[in-house]
Amino acid sequence: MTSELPPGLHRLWAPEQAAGSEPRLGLSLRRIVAAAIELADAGGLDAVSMSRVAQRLGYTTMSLYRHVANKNELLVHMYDTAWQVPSTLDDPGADWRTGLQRWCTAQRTVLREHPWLERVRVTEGMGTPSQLAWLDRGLRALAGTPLPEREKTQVLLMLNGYVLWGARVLADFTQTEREHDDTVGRMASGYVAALRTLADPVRFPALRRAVDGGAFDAAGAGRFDFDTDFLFGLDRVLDGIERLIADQA
Amino acid sequence: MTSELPPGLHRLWAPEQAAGSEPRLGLSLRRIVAAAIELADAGGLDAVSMSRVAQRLGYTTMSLYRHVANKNELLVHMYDTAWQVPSTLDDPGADWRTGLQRWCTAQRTVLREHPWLERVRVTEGMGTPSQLAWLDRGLRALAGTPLPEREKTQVLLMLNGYVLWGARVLADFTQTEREHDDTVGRMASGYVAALRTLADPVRFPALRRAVDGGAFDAAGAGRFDFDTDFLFGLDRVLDGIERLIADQA
DNA sequence: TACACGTTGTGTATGGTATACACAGGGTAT
DNA sequence: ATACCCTGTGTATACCATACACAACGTGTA
Repeated sequence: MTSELPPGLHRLWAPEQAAGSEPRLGLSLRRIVAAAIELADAGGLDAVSMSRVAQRLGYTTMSLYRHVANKNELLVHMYDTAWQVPSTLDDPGADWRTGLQRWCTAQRTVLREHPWLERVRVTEGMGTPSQLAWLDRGLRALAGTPLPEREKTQVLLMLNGYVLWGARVLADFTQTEREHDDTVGRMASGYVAALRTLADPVRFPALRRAVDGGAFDAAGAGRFDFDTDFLFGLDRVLDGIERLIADQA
Repeated sequence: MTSELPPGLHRLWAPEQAAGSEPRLGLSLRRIVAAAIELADAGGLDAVSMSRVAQRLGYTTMSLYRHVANKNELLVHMYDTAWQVPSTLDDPGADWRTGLQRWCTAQRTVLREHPWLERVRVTEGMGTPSQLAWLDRGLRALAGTPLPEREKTQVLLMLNGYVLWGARVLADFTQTEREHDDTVGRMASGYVAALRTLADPVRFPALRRAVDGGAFDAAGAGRFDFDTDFLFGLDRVLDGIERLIADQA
């Protein structure tokens, strides 16, 4: 049965049946993963190297390979450990729309704690316990709708993608700001200032109109407001889903 | 005026006024960028290293640094060169919805030729000529709508994110398949097979229902159909935008 | 008690990456 | 003729993942 799982998945589902086998001292997969997550939370995924993880634990680089086949396996375990459904996501009697809204913002909350999660290849997460838990929670939110199961999963994948892309954008911005030692608002206003001079009315007439129409005034003044934009876009997507559900009924 | 642009942008906008300054032989920025793009198209962004680019051109690694400040600058130039608005995107008299539909599918077409574009940090593309061109084209499609300029850009950013996320997913899958020497459909069916055994009815009741309801039958049979899913999701997002426009009027 | 073996951690070596820096050759301007 | 700049080269540094041989130690068996 479960013996024909893809290789990486085995070790992720195993600890559930063989719990409490944590050695009292020495290295262990869990300790390695915890140290790697701490490094990633503090300095991004690039801060996670085998030598740095080992150093933080007081061991040598190669010692990690006694507990992890390679760095990618470590990454998958980091992913599954950090990408947990928070216990606050317990809302039995909500309508599908607020359910999905909470589902998305809960994901966004986790991604704010672990921004590096967005950088893990989507294929690595497939079939992990955390992934299945999120999927199940989303499906529960849609349980009362007349959508066929196939479309429910499509909707959830779309929403998950929307959240992850938002995390990607946020991570790229903070990373760039970190590299340039920038005050938070500087990059935004610098970009808008450049935009104002570059928006040639002949070559980019519509863009010129947008600039003059104040499309970038808020960003030009200070910081991009990612949270507001996130919720705005989410409402649009949810409107689209609402239409799908309405047409189905 | 343009002298207060961010440093990297200068060299991107310069060639427009100083064109035809291509040296007859020897290295040049354009040649380096072209070689790097060829490498990236063939083997992904990881295939682009300074030494490999130089080797392909018949020069030494360090010679590139006479024309490019660092690898990131090369990346930005690759981005702007590859991320061009195709000439086929010329539709004067279309309504906003088909205009945006074509805008998105045109982006998807470019991303299929250069899948690595999705991996470039979004902040690197800000203010590049290609970026402004895409933005202008999107704004033209929305020109006839009553949306305020600010919301037009939000809508375009959201759609662009949707397309890029789709490219990300596609790239992750093809990359994983390449690593595993997998036949295209194998990974999909393997994942679904695992899902069937892992969807515990107690822990994941909604997921169990989805599996039994045939939500994953298509994927389990063979390959994920990314194009169909892409268009399905796009229609949902466009429905949401339609609602926004309708409420505005 | 003695010995073999498996587990776990270490040290070294290989080949890859970006890039800092000193140098060399050739063309051009003075 | 000389000075200088532009372009390309070679070397060195500091990372990175990881293959491989070895050592220490605990445990089961003879």
